[in-house]
Amino acid sequence: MTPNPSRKELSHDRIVTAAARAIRRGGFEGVGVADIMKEAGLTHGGFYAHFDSRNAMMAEAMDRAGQESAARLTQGMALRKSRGASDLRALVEAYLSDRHLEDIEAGCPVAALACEVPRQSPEVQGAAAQRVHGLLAIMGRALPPDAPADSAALLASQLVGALLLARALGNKARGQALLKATRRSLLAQYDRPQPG
Amino acid sequence: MTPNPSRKELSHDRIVTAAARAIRRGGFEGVGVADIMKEAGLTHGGFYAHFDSRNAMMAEAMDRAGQESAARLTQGMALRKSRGASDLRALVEAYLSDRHLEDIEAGCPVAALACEVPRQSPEVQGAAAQRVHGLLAIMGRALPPDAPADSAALLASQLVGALLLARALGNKARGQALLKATRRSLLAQYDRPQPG
DNA sequence: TGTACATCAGTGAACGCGCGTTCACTGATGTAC
DNA sequence: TGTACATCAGTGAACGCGCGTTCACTGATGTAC
Repeated sequence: MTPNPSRKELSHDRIVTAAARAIRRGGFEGVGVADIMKEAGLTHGGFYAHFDSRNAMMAEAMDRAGQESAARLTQGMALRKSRGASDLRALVEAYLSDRHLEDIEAGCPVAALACEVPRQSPEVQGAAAQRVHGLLAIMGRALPPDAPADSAALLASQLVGALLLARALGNKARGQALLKATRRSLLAQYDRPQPG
Repeated sequence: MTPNPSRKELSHDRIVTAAARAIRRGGFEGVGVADIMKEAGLTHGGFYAHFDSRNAMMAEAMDRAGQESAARLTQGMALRKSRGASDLRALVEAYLSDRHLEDIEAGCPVAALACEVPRQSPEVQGAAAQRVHGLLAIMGRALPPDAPADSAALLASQLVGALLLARALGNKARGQALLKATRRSLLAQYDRPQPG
């Protein structure tokens, strides 16, 4: 945000913050303009002074969600690294944490929304593609420098897929068990020497 | 279906078939009762003679989609095995094929719908959980008998995650590249000896 | 510091539209004799 | 085989509702003098 935000900029920011949570909670199609404005302490009529369309807002919200969740992930990793975990272990344990399983609305927007992306407008799809690349970059930074070129894509798939499956089980205990199993085999796999 | 299907049973079947494609194409919230009935060659008024509610129909459609896509996957694997691929390679290459990337509406319903599941009614969530377990069973059958217990969960995560990320990139060429990268590193990983 | 005025963020009623669901009715199917 | 009737799958109009979007208006903010 601008250093000296105007009243309008502050409102805009509140709307986007509310929307970033709302889309992860309810999906792109699950929450309405009026709900988001209400959550931001405004009425729905003012919406189009801030955005060209609902889609434009969702694209901004997707960006915001990515920033928020990346910050949260970095924080979770830092905590685990301070306790002696490697970069990779910190990433795996933070991303596949029980907290991330449950707290969808503050979590990774790619995991929360990936399967809806192919049905979205070009602007939202663009924002989503950025988020996927952001995720790949985070993976790359956590992997050892000598890891094979494609490792980041595989690791991202593993993490996102495991979180999605755990959530899709629709049962907290089973979801946590699946996460735990995935953490175990994932870390075991990366502890073995990487090929050429 | 029943051996001697009545007219109504035939209609029911056409509706569920249409719905199984529709939900994968448009998401649970993306297609309406009227659209599905039209696709089945009927008018929307007759819908509630077949289902208690829209949700009940979606649960049936989820089941059907799972059956269809499992059959298609088995077929794809058989083709690859007939050309000399191992069970595991056949699975990875069939699931992460360019065709599966694009043909969402005939593909794996877990990949198409996973992130919408936490927002669905209990009946739909139940059907979705069944699909996840079905997927895990397929993984288990393709893995070597001495694979560690948690391998199926990890493999399912890898496959579903990769397909979702590739689709979320919103760009065919980039999606295919990500799939290819994932197939490569995945197969390389499983070619190495498994730990204890 | 105080007054007059222009700007502008936000309000709330209204719009058209599509949705899930209901229901009185139609016309075809199939049974009884 | 033919007729009369009951059953039942499917039709299409109608309902209430919530949504995205528009717009005339209000009241607060801030500038000019």
